[in-house]
Amino acid sequence: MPENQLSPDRAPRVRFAPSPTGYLHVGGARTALFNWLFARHTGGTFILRIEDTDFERSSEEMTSGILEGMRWLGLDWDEGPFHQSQRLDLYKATAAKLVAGGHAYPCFCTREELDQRRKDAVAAGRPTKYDQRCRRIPRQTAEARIAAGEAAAIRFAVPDEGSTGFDDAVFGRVEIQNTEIEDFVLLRADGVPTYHLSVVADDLDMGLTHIIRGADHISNTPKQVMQYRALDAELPVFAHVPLILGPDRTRLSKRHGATSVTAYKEMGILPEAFRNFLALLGWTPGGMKDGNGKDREVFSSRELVDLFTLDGISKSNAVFDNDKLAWLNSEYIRAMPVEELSTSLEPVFAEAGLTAPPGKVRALTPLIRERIKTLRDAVPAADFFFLPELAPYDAADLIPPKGDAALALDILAHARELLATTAFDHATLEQALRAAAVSLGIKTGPMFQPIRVAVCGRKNAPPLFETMEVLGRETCLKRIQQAEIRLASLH
RNA sequence: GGCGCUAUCGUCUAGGGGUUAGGACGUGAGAUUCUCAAUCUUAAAACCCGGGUUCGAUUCCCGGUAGCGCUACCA
Repeated sequence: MPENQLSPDRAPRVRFAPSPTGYLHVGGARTALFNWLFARHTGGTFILRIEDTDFERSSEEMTSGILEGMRWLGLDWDEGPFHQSQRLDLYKATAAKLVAGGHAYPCFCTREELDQRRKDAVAAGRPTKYDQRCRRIPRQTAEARIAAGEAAAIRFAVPDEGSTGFDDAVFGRVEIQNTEIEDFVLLRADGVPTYHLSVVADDLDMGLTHIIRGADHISNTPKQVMQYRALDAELPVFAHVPLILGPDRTRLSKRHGATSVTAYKEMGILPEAFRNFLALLGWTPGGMKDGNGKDREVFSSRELVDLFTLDGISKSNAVFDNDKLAWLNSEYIRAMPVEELSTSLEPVFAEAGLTAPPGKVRALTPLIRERIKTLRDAVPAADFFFLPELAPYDAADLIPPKGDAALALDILAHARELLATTAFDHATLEQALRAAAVSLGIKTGPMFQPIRVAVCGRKNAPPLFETMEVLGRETCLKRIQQAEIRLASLH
């Protein structure tokens, strides 16, 4: 057990600390989600901190994009967003403390010198670790040089012997020989902290109790543990979360297509579904069966919060499965009240340039609900409801299997006559057209195909009669007439 | 290269010293239906390899292999 173990009775405080050098990607989103779930489950505090000390690569747009992604996912934070770029004094003070305590020292080596030495080391097959030359400069000499205006970075003096480790809540004991770690830079020569310093200073200053973050940080954690010790501070609980990989098993990146949370939003993924999916990627709720011996896959946010614990987190990396996401999303779409779904669909259609009188979207929503996996799918699924003119289709599709153009023409003619007079509700339409099939002596399958193609412009479409009802008499008749003309031209 | 971590169906995973190794997504087949979808039934599909420990290892230990991560005055 580490000597500095956090008092177990402290109210949990966790954070999500993205660096605004890119959009909120799925890996970050899941880390944020786990922190959020943990905070909500324990009644703790969720803090948002923007790690923007890399001025070159950080930007305001990225920051607002990240916040937008968080809001979309419903991950509300209790404190922040804090910006590291505005907390530089804290880091300088922390570095000074470390220097005063003999745990860090100024380093006058320039970037160029270091690069050169590293190159030489590689060429000679030697380890590339920093050679600690500035560590040997007497303190007074160093102070004099600084006073004379010489620029210096601050490096941590890593102990030459022993090992440093910590007990990870997910991975268990992780330990590394101190000789494996070089004297890393805490503060750059320009006074800006590196990640290693700023995380520790902030995590300490913000009173964090649990550090839940990606497993890519596991190897660097000992560097942070050393600082906690040097600062005589209590260690938080570290919980590293396995990484999310692309289908090719490499770390998910832009190469794999959509990786930003915003992209999924635009695709028509519902935030609840995305959250559900992300939660199940690398975490399994304990002891939840659906009563049939089947594990559940669909969890409400409430359930996720209730069930979330650190020990359900798995240790191995997970491949992001778009198919499963789509399936989960379709589950959520089908569970949605029609009213609500229809409201969500309005802007999707509008964006695609599909406009319709009020009530139209509400009317067609139940017809496509089971046929779409994303909101975006609604556009190709329902475009014919909006289009004044059907997109061109193959006239041969009008002909039922084992039939000919004459049969199709016959069917359409019958249909046209019927539609001109019957009440235009789906029940009546169905009754009338079924009766027509009987009188024509053909089965309903072949009977309805020409009509469906004529009316929808395609062979696969939502249920015919409901569709016709929504389309209205006029449109249906017009489209059937057009189909007859096309058929005639086939001869 | 060095160091660290990980390893159950194609994918996400459950499980655990003796099991028909369970579920979900996806895939195949069938049923149902006006097409598609949905739904139901069903099938194929996994314990990385080698040594131990043990009466017995997929499970525990060691080694190998593979994958991933870290190895910056990036985060």
